[in-house]
Amino acid sequence: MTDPARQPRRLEIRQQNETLILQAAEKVFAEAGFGGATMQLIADLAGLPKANLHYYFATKEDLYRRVVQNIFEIWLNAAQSMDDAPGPVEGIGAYIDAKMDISRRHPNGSKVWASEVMHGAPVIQDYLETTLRDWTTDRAALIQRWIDAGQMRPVNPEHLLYMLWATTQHYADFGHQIETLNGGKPLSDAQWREAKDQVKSMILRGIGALP
Amino acid sequence: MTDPARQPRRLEIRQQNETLILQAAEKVFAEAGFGGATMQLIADLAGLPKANLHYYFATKEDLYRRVVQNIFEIWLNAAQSMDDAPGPVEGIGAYIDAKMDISRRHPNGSKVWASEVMHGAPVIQDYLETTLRDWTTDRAALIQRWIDAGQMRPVNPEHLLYMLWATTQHYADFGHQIETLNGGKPLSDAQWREAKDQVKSMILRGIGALP
DNA sequence: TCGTTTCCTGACCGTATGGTCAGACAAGAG
DNA sequence: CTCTTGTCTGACCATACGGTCAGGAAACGA
Repeated sequence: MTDPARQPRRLEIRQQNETLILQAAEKVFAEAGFGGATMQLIADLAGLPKANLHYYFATKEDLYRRVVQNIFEIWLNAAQSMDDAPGPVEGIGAYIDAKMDISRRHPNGSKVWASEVMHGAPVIQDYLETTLRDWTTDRAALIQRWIDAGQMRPVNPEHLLYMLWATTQHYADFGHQIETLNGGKPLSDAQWREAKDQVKSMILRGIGALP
Repeated sequence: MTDPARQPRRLEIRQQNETLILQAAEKVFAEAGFGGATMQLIADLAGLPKANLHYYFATKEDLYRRVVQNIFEIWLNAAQSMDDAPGPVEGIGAYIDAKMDISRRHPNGSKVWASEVMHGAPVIQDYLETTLRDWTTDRAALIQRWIDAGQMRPVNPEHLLYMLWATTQHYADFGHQIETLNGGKPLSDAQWREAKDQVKSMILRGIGALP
């Protein structure tokens, strides 16, 4: 007969349930915050008994940490779109594209991250001080090289990065506000395309990479 | 003798305690979120017994609503810097100045607002649909007039507003991340000035209001 | 001074929450 | 089949939370 799952049954169950829980947790943490989220709510959304959650994740904080790490990794991967680019138009353009896509596809992850940072990064402070700091230093150097090569105006690379993060993540974190101002409807495909174009156009011209 | 308080004693006490509680509440809500904040924590920070808080504010949600309304009004007032400006350089420049100053002086209020919107605006949805929507429509029209007058490039006014909000508020909402990337130290006066200049420069050039 | 209103607070209550645990059950190994 | 290991869960517990309340203290008006 068919053999849809090549893995051993146990591993399959484990992975499936962990994913189920993580997805539910991301949504609940995004909508209620860490303090407002309850294990019962996450359990109900995942369709599992609460005790089962504690079998896979010892504490609420463990579960939360995993959710935060997930979105952070997604962002780090997207950042590679910036490298290997011949100049700011392609590099920063691609980065904006990638981050806007993530804002659309993972709005909850973005919100959880924002919430975590706003509360002083109690559980991912070490990531900020190591991975993120290194990443930022490297990209700032990359931008500086573009500046030195005359491919864009001399701007402060760090503040440019802040602007990139702020603008792209705003479409996820403040999606509800944008939706309300959009007549209560989520942005359509065309509107998302326009948002991307507008952001890219304004920023790339703002740094003198486009005429 | 001296008469430091001209008001009747009762009114004075009331105002003083309400302010004390609101300040403490803003900080605790910003640092812990609505769900993570406790009346006991707010009471301790305000130096009052918990029961006293419930004498002035019936419920936790009432207190929270007042905190959110406060920052919203501060922002609305700042927005007037945009009107009566002859063009985008002065208008948007002044708006950025004002919003950056608020980000520096009221970071907690900004965080509470961000948190509220991220969670779907459960208590200020009506503000979004009335006051904020009207405000946005008016300013979008103002920007459109500048575009029609050839004072800036034709951009989508709404997305420009989003970028202004995102970029300026980022310095408050993600202040902890910025501080960490700044070597663990808060931005100095000079750094805040540079941040303002960079934001203004990039955005005003991005919309073609500056060469 | 006396009565009234406002302010204040320790003690208390019902509820909801994160987490535990004993034991049932299923999967794999031999 | 048997034993071991991993998976599952209802019932339970201690704690912490938002909110209440009776009654005392202070301010005020007459």
